[in-house]
Amino acid sequence: MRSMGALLIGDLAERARVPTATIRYYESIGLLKRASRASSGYRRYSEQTVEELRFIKKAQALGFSLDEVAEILQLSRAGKKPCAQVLSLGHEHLAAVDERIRQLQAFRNQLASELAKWDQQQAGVTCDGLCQFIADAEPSVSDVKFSPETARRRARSR
Amino acid sequence: MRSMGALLIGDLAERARVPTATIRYYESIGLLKRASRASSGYRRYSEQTVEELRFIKKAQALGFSLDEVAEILQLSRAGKKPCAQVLSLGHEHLAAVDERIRQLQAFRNQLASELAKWDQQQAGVTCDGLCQFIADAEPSVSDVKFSPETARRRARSR
DNA sequence: CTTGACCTTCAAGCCGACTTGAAGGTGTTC
DNA sequence: GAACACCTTCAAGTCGGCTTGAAGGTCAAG
Repeated sequence: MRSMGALLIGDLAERARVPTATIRYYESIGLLKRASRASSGYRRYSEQTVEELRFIKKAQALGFSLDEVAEILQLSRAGKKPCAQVLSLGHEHLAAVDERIRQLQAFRNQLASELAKWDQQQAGVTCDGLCQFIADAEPSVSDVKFSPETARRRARSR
Repeated sequence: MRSMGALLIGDLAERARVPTATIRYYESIGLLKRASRASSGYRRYSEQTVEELRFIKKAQALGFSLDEVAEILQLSRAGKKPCAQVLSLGHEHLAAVDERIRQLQAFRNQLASELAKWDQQQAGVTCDGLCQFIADAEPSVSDVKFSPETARRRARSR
């Protein structure tokens, strides 16, 4: 008989819709704090962890890296008044997100205008050698980087 | 004395602004065809390869994966006409990017409004347990997935 | 004839966020 | 007491797109 609110990892997984392996992984990288154990060695969780996992998923879904989420969670758990730091982290991230949106939009416009050009010419296209569409793309496209990884790393390196 | 137009890998790298290691890598994955060799074993390239590399960088900058670029190049070399495919691939990418921008903007707005709330309350906030910022986020966020990887895989799996 | 810049190959490492697998312990039910 | 689902740990694999390193060959200049 399970005492009230004591979830096994599988229950937690089901509640939060996250694979058990992922939960252990999160613990291993310090994202979740070490779970208390039953005498069997099984991890025991409370509803609070369900909430934490849901938060993690939210933050992730919105583009935060696990490192960033970890930072926020650390601060939150530190109890005292991490709020100021959370706040500044939030502002920092807002700036990063704005920058990322700006980049993506630049990329989008490039792509859209290339596509518009392509759509018009579509009639008499002969593709000998390289595809004309891409070959004819404005040289400036190469300057605009469409790279999620780059954006993430740039965000992290700040 | 170098015969006309015969570039060494370093020259090609400089011309196309791509590291030599990357050029070899591209050859290794079949993106570039195997270069002819001098008696020394050195790879020899022509201007055409400079063009191909520039093509690759453009396509990449337009959001195509190397696999997709490879596919396009294969078709081109086979004498077929990849343009229609490129076109549809391009539209697909555009849609994906638009979606991502939309999601990011939704997040930005949410983050901004959470931050605004936070900035106001600054005084009496007690961060017991989870940070308010965490707890207060709208549940709907977790439904929308912002995941560059997902987008890429979606593109690849088609 | 040596220096040093270039080239060669193959192997392994890196990033983030997991996933998978092997080998074994636990706990409930028939 | 056996079946079976669940739990444990640790190691290694995955993905894309490179980068880095080691160990060695080539070649023009001084």
